[in-house]
Amino acid sequence: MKNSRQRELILEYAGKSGLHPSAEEIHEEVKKYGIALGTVYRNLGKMVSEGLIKKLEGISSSALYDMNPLPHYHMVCRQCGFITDIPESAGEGIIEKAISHIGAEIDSCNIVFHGLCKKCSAHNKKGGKIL
Amino acid sequence: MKNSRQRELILEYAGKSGLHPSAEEIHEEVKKYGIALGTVYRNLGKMVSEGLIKKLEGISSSALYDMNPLPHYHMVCRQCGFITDIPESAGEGIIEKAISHIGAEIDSCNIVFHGLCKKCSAHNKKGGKIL
DNA sequence: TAGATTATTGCATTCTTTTTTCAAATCCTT
DNA sequence: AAGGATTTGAAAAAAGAATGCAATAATCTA
Repeated sequence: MKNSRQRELILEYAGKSGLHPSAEEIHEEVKKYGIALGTVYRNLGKMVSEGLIKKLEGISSSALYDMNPLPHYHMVCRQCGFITDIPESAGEGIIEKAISHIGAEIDSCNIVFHGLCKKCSAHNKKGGKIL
Repeated sequence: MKNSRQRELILEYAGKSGLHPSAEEIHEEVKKYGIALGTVYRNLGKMVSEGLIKKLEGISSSALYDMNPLPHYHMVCRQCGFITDIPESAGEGIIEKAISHIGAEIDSCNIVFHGLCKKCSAHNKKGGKIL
């Protein structure tokens, strides 16, 4: 993969810690440098296929991109939609358990948790609301 | 929700045991009765919003529909793409574990396993190949 | 059961997200 | 700096999904 100013800018924004931006959101940030949406998609696709980043499908209506290619899970806040990373250790033993339940060859899994992010949780308690 | 011949046909095909068809696949089957693709989408959407069926996003590039609205998980075969249901019990304790790991309020999760379905597993062994 | 009422349908269109096309620009090697 | 390979921007196309509308079908009411 050849370097390009565009790819650097895309990585720079997309990689801001904790973010899981969509292609649109990334484009929103980098279009001020004249970077086209197609270029954003192309670069993200290339980075995904080289294992530099990961694509998260099924969380939002559009694909989200995760700058952390190491195994981990996610939690989606049911109130604000924010995505929190969950360490891989939270799923320890799940594969073995599933194998013992169905006797098939399972080698990995993807988990999406649903709950309340810290911010919404704190906010709700402060307001006296329990949702 | 009012009855309709179309919805019955859609349910009938989509509900064939073990299937997790996409809207396109369902339409492919029912269009011989003159049912339009838009009608398939509308009906699926309605059934999902009434909790009769579930929509599976994140497995395929297009949404798949699951006739079993009760909680359970799925395994996608890495060889043939077939989707196998995995009982909810396979994920027992995962929520509690995740909570203890990150201290957030988590109330549900969706798990997609990846592995080999029984058919592919048997086929590979017969052929002497280990993939 | 006739007529009114309401929901659903088919078709075509629209919308959203993603991919592709292609000439021009950029990057890298030498 | 030249040359070939890759990447880009802009626009068009593709793919998946949702929607508006007039016509049709299902249900309700009397």
